[in-house]
Amino acid sequence: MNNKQPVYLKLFETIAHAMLDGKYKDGDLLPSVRAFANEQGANPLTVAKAYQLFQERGLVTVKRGVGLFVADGAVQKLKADERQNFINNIWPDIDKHMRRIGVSVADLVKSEMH
Amino acid sequence: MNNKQPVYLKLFETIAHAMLDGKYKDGDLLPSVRAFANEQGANPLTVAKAYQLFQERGLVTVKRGVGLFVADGAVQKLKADERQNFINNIWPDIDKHMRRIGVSVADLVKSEMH
DNA sequence: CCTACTGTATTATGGCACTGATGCAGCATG
DNA sequence: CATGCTGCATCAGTGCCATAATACAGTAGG
Repeated sequence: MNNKQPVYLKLFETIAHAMLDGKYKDGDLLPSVRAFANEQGANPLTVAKAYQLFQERGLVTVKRGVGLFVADGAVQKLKADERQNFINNIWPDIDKHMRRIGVSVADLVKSEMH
Repeated sequence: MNNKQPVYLKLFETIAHAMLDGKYKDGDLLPSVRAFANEQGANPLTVAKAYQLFQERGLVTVKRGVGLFVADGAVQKLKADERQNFINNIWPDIDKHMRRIGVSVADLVKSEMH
């Protein structure tokens, strides 16, 4: 599987999932770099690199010396962006792969029923 | 996207797709390491590394000095393995992600209609 | 037999991404 | 102002990947 995913991307996903699941809302203070690093058993710089991805996407506002806060409308924006990316970029490839190996959507719906 | 995929894995996929699409059938001779390398603009050893993956999965039989042949039942086996892997390992993660970002299967079927 | 083609093993090298240790800069609080 | 927290920049180490130059082993065909 894709278990070789870099740590900083895993951390990014962890935070993103928390935001999408409603654990962090707009204006909330995210865990500090060191605190989150200690909690996850990772290096502070690796966490910082993950947080930097949120900055580049305008999802957090940085208050140096204080911490990182979830930006206004960030949760909704994140969700919308992920939807766009999934539908336009990810799903087409999945669809191609499914056709190739002979798996239909109906098969998948069926496999969820147990 | 996952465009950073190593070359040898891309080559593996290229061959696998060709097999699944019926371009190479059981008993067929695969392109030689050097020929395929030249055709794809890759290094012969990188191609060899890709071919080695097929060996490890028992999908090709090696005739040293002659070439690599698609093993008996390899195409069907490959397809079955890919189906298994997709349904058991890949799809559950996709499903989780879809639920998180609020995308349903119905949305995707609709997006294919244009 | 000899040539030309197969796959493969060896070793070395450069590049790149990930990770890690240290130190510095900014802010809040008592 | 001093302490302790923030984020962040710089530098070095590590491992995987790709490439390269050879060299070797096996086979088919003239």
